[in-house]
Amino acid sequence: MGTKAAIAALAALAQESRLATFRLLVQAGPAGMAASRIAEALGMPASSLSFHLKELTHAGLIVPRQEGRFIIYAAQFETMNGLLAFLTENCCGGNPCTPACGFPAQS
Amino acid sequence: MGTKAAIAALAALAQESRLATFRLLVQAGPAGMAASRIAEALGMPASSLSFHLKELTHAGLIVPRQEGRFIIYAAQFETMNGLLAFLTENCCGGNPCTPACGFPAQS
DNA sequence: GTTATAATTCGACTATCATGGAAATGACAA
DNA sequence: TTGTCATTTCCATGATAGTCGAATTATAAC
Repeated sequence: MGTKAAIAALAALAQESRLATFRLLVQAGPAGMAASRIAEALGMPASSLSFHLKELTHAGLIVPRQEGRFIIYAAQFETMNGLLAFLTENCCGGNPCTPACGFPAQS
Repeated sequence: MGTKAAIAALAALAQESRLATFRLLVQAGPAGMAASRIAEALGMPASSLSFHLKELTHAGLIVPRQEGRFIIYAAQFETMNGLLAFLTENCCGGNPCTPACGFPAQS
């Protein structure tokens, strides 16, 4: 993951409605949820949700698939893992970390 | 970490200058860097950097300490780890994940 | 076709953020 | 206390983001 993609992902998550949406989809797992069910669960207008779903999709954090006349959104776990790796990259200049750091070892 | 804190941290990181600053400090490790050195390394005006340092500090991602007439900023690794944990919380509703998820087990 | 429902786009509005020069504050040395 | 350098605050500006009702497009059932 590059800087641009990381910023897109972070910006997508840095918003109350979108973070709630994403976390809902993380909990839903690969099965995902239809847009209407997400709107219902979070109590937000369809148009607002649609706006946020687009942002999350554009950032690669979720993926839509058509199923009948529903569109099901599911979390894209690879992107999330890429982001986590990016944020902890090159911790402490590559030197052995003090316990204060404690990031997991890099791949 | 709660939702509010997570959003503050994500918003702080979702900006080119701040992300660059934070990553620089992650690489610098606990030793940290003076504001002037960061400004020099990233080639940005002191006033702009100061604005961004305040945001990162307010989000708890970095911590300042005075050293002579310098102010040294260092990454706050616990906050970062808290954020990572928050984002992967309750993955797949707590059920055993498919390989597609692959988040580390929760503490 | 016609109708009902799912979802997105449009439009207008408000609010917040990023930028950087100039001035103010803080810390130390002489 | 005077001067210098590090850092922050203040201010004006332009740009971007979030909200939600109304209109539009898409999909499927009848």
